[in-house]
Amino acid sequence: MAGTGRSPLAEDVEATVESILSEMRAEGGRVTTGRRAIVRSLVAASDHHVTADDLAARVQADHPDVHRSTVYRTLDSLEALGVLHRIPFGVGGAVYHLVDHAHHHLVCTRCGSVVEAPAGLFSPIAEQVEAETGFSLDRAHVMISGVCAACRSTPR
Amino acid sequence: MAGTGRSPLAEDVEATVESILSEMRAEGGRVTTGRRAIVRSLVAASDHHVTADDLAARVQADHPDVHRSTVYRTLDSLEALGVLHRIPFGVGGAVYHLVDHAHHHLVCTRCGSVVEAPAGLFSPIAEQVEAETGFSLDRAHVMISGVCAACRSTPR
DNA sequence: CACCTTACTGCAATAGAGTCGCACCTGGAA
DNA sequence: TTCCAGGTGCGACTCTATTGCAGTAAGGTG
Repeated sequence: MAGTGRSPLAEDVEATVESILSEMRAEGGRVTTGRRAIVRSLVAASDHHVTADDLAARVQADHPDVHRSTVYRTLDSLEALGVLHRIPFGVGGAVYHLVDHAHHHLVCTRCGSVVEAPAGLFSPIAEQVEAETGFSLDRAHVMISGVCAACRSTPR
Repeated sequence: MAGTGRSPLAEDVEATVESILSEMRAEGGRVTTGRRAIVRSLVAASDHHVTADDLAARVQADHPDVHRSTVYRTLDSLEALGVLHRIPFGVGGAVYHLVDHAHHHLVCTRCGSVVEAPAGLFSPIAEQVEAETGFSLDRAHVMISGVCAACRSTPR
């Protein structure tokens, strides 16, 4: 659609974007140019994690007038809507990804990279933890720290 | 000693403090009044988690001339020494605790509180994850997000 | 005990992530 | 077309944490 050559899945992307926007509208939200651009960038980047800053940069490449705070606010809305997950951790701010791409997050404490682990891995333990501590693990949103393969092979 | 009435374990606290300070000295570090105060506060608070800010406030109650940056730098040194764990997460900055009090951390994504889970809980899974992804979980330093019991009983 | 090296400290400026108030704009229903 | 509530841009601000620099003092040596 009049766009620059995006990935071959451009049509799928647009379909997903519109579906998310419909959800927003259904909840009484409004669909604006900025929101559409933000959601599109999010969907286009669904194969990896993005930071708010990263996302703002992508959006502003096409829409320079979309403000940083708008990105944060839209991200908040999407999270409240339940279609987006925010993974907060200390190094370089939070990263985001759509929930339809659910998995666990292994966050490297050395380089800050996020490795994905198969969802469902922690289900048995989740029950045990919940019984013992009352703490309910979000099974689609587990974040665990450790050291990634790359950093392990590095002396320090 | 000569101090305000601390907990009944004051002697144990002092012993632990001196032991940690000895380690610092053994590594070529120096023991200063500020560092001693910081380590003491850390040991005294070993039954729960403290933030850097929290710790700075405690230290400054007795030693007003100990600067915030000194707290951060000392915390860094202790972490490098391997006697302190830093648990970074998005809400309200990182929290710290001594390694001899090892356990897993369940971080509530709503209120930011940190609940402890028994260490060793994730050992079986750690092996599986390591085999599949090459990611090595730090078994004494696992941080998992979810919703705590208190927040679960809250409507929103 | 005096001396000397250098680790540590206080201070202040700075950086980065995220939030907020406010006035203006606009989506979309009537 | 009109209207109004939700969304936006802007900028100032908060909060956590880091850093450069000059001065201070720990603690080993003679």
